[in-house]
Amino acid sequence: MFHQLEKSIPLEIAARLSQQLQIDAPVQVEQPRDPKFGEFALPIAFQLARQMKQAPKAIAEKLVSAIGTLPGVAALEIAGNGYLNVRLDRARYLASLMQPPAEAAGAESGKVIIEHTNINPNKAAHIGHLRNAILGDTFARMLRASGETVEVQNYIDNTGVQVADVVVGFRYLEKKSLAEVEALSVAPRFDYYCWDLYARTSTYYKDHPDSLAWRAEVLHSIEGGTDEVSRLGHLVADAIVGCHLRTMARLGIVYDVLPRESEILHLQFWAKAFELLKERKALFLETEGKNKGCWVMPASAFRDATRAEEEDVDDSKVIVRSNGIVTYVGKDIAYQLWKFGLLGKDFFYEPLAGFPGVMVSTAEPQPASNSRFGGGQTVYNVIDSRQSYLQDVVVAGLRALGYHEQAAKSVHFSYEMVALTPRTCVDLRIPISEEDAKKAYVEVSGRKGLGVKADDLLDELIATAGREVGARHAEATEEDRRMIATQIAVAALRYFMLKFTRNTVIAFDLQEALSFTGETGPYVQYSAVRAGRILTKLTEPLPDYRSLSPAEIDDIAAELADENLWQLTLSVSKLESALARSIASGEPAHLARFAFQLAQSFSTFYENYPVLTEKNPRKKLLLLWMTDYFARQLRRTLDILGIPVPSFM
RNA sequence: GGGCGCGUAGCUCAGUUGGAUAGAGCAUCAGCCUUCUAAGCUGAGGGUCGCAGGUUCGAUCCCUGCCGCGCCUACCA
Repeated sequence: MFHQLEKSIPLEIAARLSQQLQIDAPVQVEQPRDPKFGEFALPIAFQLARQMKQAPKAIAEKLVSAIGTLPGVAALEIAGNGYLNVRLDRARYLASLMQPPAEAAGAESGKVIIEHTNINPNKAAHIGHLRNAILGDTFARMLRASGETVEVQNYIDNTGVQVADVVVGFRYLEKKSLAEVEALSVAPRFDYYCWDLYARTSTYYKDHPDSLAWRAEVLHSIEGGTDEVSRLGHLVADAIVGCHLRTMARLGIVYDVLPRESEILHLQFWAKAFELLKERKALFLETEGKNKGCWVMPASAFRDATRAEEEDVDDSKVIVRSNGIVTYVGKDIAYQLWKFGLLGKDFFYEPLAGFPGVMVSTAEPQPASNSRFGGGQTVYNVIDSRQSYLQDVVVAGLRALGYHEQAAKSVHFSYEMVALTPRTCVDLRIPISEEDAKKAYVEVSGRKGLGVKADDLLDELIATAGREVGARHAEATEEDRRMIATQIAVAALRYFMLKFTRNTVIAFDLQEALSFTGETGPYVQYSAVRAGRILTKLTEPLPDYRSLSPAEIDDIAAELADENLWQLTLSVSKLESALARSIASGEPAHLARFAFQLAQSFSTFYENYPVLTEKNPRKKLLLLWMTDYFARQLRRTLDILGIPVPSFM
């Protein structure tokens, strides 16, 4: 409701200024620093001061008389040195909250595709991957909550170097047969096994550079053939994908479709994209220098063109290597074209065994494959900021093909890495150098096997939450306590990953992440649980506020003369506004912060206004409604953040 | 060298695209459970918004130059 007024009031004022004073200026709206100034502040007089060459205050006076009275607005005041402050009609506002008008169906805009998670299927997921998946999943929920059609894709690089390295480990270091690896792959924690093996293989390469030939050989087999090595690669990748999906499912994160790199290859996606790129002369065959024999994209395509010419260094990007094998970026261009429906090719799809509702790409035509994926109007790629250079190249590919509109709607939803504090490294017995110990944070490394595994972190969070639940609810069943502890752990983890804005490097601190007090997910959950508790304890049924007459609502609204109650009511009604802002800025952190503020507001309400014991019936009607409103808004906000609401805490 | 980003309270971070007296959590200190659950609440202390210029009615925010830090700058991704 607040959001609607936030949009409609400036428009209405702009219309009147245009009509009455022939002033055509965009009317900005702000929230006053001090709530006592009213609900909206308009700095319009300052904007006009220059061109009208008058003092802002004098202008403000003219504006006020020209604007007249506005529906739903109790007063329009001049404050400070020229602010126009809007005070809402509290009774009208309350009526609109208690009896909301039917929502107009949002304009049908095209499908939004969000690609996230995208973990190399060769080892267990770690905290860095969690940031990616939680950001992507939450943003998808935010868009859906605001009425968008969203498709979530998790790209599987099952034919890449990282998978090849684990295959090398199994085949050459451990000399395991396909059958032996198969047995391992169905055992618990296969992803942990591969985590260690991948680190060992990386170390082995370092000590025996000649062994890199194994990687090339395995990579070649995986990309092309159907031999035993290739089957080993698929076995590893498929098993690890299963591990990742199970890990993410613990956090409520699911996917619509898993496009795989193996299908990009077998269905000739790259060949098609290559054709298009060559046709448009977006790529050229380098004939000299370090990139001789490669198909490259000139730097001018994705860098500041004015500079590229004066530099003699060759920083064009290799797309096809001199041995004819395409790079990841090349495949990514093809994939990006497909996402926008521009490639002229599609995958075949089949249900992913063991994961209901999830489809996976396949190269085999399917009898009943009518699932339509891809063809989005806007595409968000949730990828860490270190890959911004490569994302620029991908977008440059679209532009080079003339798809400027799609290039503009191709968003690199970037985020900074998750590093570890030195203290946490010590806690987890992760060896670090003396040099690293002095830094604020230490970067994790999959190749070195350094990092915090997602499942370990979740297990630890659940154990910690379990102790807290046990201390408070000894009477609850073991099963209930376990469930509540899990919900609290999910809240703690999701909120922790969301509270930082995207371009902040998270220095992950275990003790901080394990905290459930202060600005945390569990704090917000606690508010929701308490709000629900009051309603549960209510002996009579909740009044039907929708059927109240205008006079009855006016009567209740008289209680909103209490400034604190009014401010609380206002703050609860700002969810849609916060959601819209959060989407516009591309910062889920803003919605997370709103959730925290909403919970704080509820705590204030809870402390200061005993609901059930309220003697004044009119006031009790308002307090009960507010409790229910708080409960609904807290639940909805948490739902958008992917955080469950426990039945007790 | 070039590109991108960062620098705000002791620590970790917000700051709604240039607006009124710069906020929150943690930590510290002092209080609050016979009352809808204390994972909570109230209060206190804590700031040269990295430095120096500039733009204007107004700058933490925009521009320029410094200083410090991080990431990227592969025929890895």
